[in-house]
Amino acid sequence: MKKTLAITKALADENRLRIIMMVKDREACVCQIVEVIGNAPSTVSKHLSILKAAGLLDSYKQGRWIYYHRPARPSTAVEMALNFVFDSLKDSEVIAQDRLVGKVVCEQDPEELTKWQRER
Amino acid sequence: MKKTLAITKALADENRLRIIMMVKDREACVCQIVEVIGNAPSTVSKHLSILKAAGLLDSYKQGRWIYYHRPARPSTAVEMALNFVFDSLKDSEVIAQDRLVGKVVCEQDPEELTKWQRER
DNA sequence: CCTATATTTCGCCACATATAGAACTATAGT
DNA sequence: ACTATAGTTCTATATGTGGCGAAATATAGG
Repeated sequence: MKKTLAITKALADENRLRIIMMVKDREACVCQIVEVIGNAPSTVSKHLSILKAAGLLDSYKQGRWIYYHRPARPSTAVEMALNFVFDSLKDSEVIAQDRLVGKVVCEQDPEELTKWQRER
Repeated sequence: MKKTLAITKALADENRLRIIMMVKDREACVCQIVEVIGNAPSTVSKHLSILKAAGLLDSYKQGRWIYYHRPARPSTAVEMALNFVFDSLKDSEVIAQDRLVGKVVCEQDPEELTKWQRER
């Protein structure tokens, strides 16, 4: 029950669903996710830790950047939950918009992106 | 996104997951669900309305009693969500306990059960 | 029509949680 | 070693949500 609830509670937030969809087909570092979601870095970081604790996301560190991505070997429960989210949101307007922004943001070097973020 | 969030928020509560599992294989009226979950009738009623609004449960009225059950024709999203819950909780200890109590409670007439509930 | 009662709705309270900003940690580059 | 900085953790706050009891609603049975 505890693991199941960790998953369902993690999914019960719009911004966390957006993050899941954002890293469905490509990894992204925190600064890129921040740019798409539009929350403060501390808020996005909290969302990411909740998603990771539930097993819905995985991450690795590369220099100063931490990349988040779909778990390589998800549990059956996580896999079913993710498939539900992917299918349920495949035609969402919000997600479509995020895809457009995400495409631009994720094609940039984190180096360039953070530089631009600081200058604002 | 709105429909998806209605589903995920509805699933993000232990007692609502218990209710979903309770009516997985048989319908139950509110007084029977109250007996198994252990909340006040008003609380259970709220849970049921949230689950029904998300499409995760359906109901019909029979006299003074209202029976809740799995939706007969769920949307794809609802079906995937329910399958995730069913699979994820199939070995849960809490759910196993509920099954035992539920078996006893649901074999009684609501008439008998409510009489007994009032006398407490 | 009146009473009893199963369920829902309303009003309220306690607790959980999403959010931002400040402080902290760890890493790269000089 | 020092500085800059990406990301996390901590602190505070505002909103959301689960819970109960009381009032309202609707139905059965006389």
